[in-house]
Amino acid sequence: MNNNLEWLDDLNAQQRQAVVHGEGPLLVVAGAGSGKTKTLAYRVAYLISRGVPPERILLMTFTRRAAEEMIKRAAAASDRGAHMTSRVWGGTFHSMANRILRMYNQQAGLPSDFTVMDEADAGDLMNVVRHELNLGKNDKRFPRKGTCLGIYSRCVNGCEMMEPVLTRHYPWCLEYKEALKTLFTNYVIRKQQRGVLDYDDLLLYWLQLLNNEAMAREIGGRFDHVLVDEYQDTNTVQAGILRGLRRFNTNITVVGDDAQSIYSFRAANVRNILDFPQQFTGATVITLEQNYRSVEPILETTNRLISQSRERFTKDLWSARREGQRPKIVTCKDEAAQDRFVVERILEHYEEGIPLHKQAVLFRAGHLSDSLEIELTRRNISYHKYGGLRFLEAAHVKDLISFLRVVENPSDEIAWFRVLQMIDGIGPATAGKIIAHVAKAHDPRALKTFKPPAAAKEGWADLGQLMDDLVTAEEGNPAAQVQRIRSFYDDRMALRYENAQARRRDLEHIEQVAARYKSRRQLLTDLTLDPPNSTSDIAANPLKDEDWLVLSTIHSAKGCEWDVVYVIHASDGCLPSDMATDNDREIEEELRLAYVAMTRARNFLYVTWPLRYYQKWGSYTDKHVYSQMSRFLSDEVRASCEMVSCGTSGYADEMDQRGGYDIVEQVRRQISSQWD
DNA sequence: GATTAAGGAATTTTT
DNA sequence: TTCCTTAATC
Repeated sequence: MNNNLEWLDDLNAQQRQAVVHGEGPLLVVAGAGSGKTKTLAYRVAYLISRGVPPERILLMTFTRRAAEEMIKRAAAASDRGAHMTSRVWGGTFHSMANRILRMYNQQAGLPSDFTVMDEADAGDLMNVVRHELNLGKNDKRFPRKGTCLGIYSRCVNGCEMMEPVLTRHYPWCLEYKEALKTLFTNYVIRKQQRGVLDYDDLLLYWLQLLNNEAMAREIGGRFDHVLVDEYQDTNTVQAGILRGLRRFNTNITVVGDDAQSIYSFRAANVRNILDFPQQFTGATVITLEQNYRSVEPILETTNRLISQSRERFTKDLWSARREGQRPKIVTCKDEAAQDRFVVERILEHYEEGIPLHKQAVLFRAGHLSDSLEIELTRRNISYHKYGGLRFLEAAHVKDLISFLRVVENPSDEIAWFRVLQMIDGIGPATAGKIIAHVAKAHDPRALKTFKPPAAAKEGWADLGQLMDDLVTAEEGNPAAQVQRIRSFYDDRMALRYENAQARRRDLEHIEQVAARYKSRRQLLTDLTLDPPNSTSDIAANPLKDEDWLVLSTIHSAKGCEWDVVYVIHASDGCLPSDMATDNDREIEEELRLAYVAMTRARNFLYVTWPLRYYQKWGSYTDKHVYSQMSRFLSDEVRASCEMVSCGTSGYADEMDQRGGYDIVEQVRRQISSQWD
């Protein structure tokens, strides 16, 4: 045991108190930039140094990257090596659920080779069931697959009945309540038949296991300590899992900030963190209020911003970093001016010595960076984009993965469907028959005993051969299997889709990723549960030391920080998003989102918005629209910032400088917009 | 039963 | 606009 605790000296009093907390529940309310990651990492290191076996520590975070980062810091903090910390159980709720369910699949009533569907697959399966039940056949207004899945997911994750969920979030679907119930019942049965789980099932099965006392004793008994990061973004099922895990041992540490709760669309419930002291009696509550990240003027602005929130539980943060420039709110003539402003500032800061990867551009929705990306490419500035449309959603990538999935779980019908559609002469109807046949045998080689339609003769033999090869392939070498699949698929892919060259590169990337794995199952699990969230994550690392700018959705920026942050499209309609202004609760969450974005900045913060922007599908024809500054940039917030304009001219410019353009400019805009 | 053409709807954030 | 569903044709 290591009794030298000098390494705890670089913590402040509250952080230290949290780190050395003994037995029993602990809630750490950690404001933005208050050293939350550090505290949690040090606590892990501390527990290990006190003799807790690392494999008896469960550390749950929001992303796998966050877990890895924390474990790395834990190893660096103490003199305990990585060989100790790497034994910690660390990852997302979903990946931990997967791990547990692989161990206790029998008790959970799951086949040992169950596969996990991503959201798109779940939607497809929902659609299959929907059609089989003839729902929406004579009624075009029956909710679409995405909506159905959304309703289902909200009920499951929020542990709520249909009625309140429909009333609150989907009032236009209320009349379909009974039909939806039937649909969901059949959807659940179908998943069980096929041995597939959706994301929600991972949590749900885990929770159900824990509801059994013996299992709660068994699973909870594996862990001496449970630690949870970003607790404000957990949902009711996750809170239930934690209660189940801690029925016979109350060592639990949760860390979070109610002001940064931004996942209610995934049924996250702020009440989890607010009610923690009631849920876990005798909980110690520690608040971290010193901000180490941002300079004082930025903190002043973000404090003013969040003070507009109705319900607020944490206190104002303070910073010892007194120097620094005030945030700039930049009114741009149009999107092009915004792009130009941002790029010029990026290059200026770069010249001053701030590398690109210490600068980030943040936005509400993935597509809001489209025009900036074109500008960056034109100017040869390399960037990584996080969030938005993801790599695994691309059709060709899904195709490739489907091959692996049918070998892993021959009953996985959604995967089979994709695979079979690639053969000319096989359509939905034949595919359905084949799937029933193969699922019955639970062996992909059963293709051989199915008599294909004459039109499909050609591809059929090839596919059969492929399945043979994959089933007999070397188990520990998924990269070889991917290569074999590509020999079958590459040409078909090229015939099917545009952009074959770029897509082929993606497939090569997957092969490289596969090379890092020793089992197909693990590869598949990681691809669905911890998907690479930037295309560049996938690439091997030849360009590792190259510098790149970060572009990210605000959601994906959670937990990160940069020297310079640009929040773009800070106009009403984008932030808050038009899609989320139906009620006060949604608007509050958008405000917290703006707060998360702006608190990512260490030294420089720019908030920009274009007066006019292009609305692509607003009304059939492309059209630009005049917008207004985000309602969150109130008088108080603006008073703490420097107001700048870019590309505007004349009268509007002058009014901008005085911060009083609103009325005049609005009238002018209204009048001219009529003729646009 | 597969393929293609025409018509209709929608538009965020992510494990 | 694009994506997705449905209806008509092969």
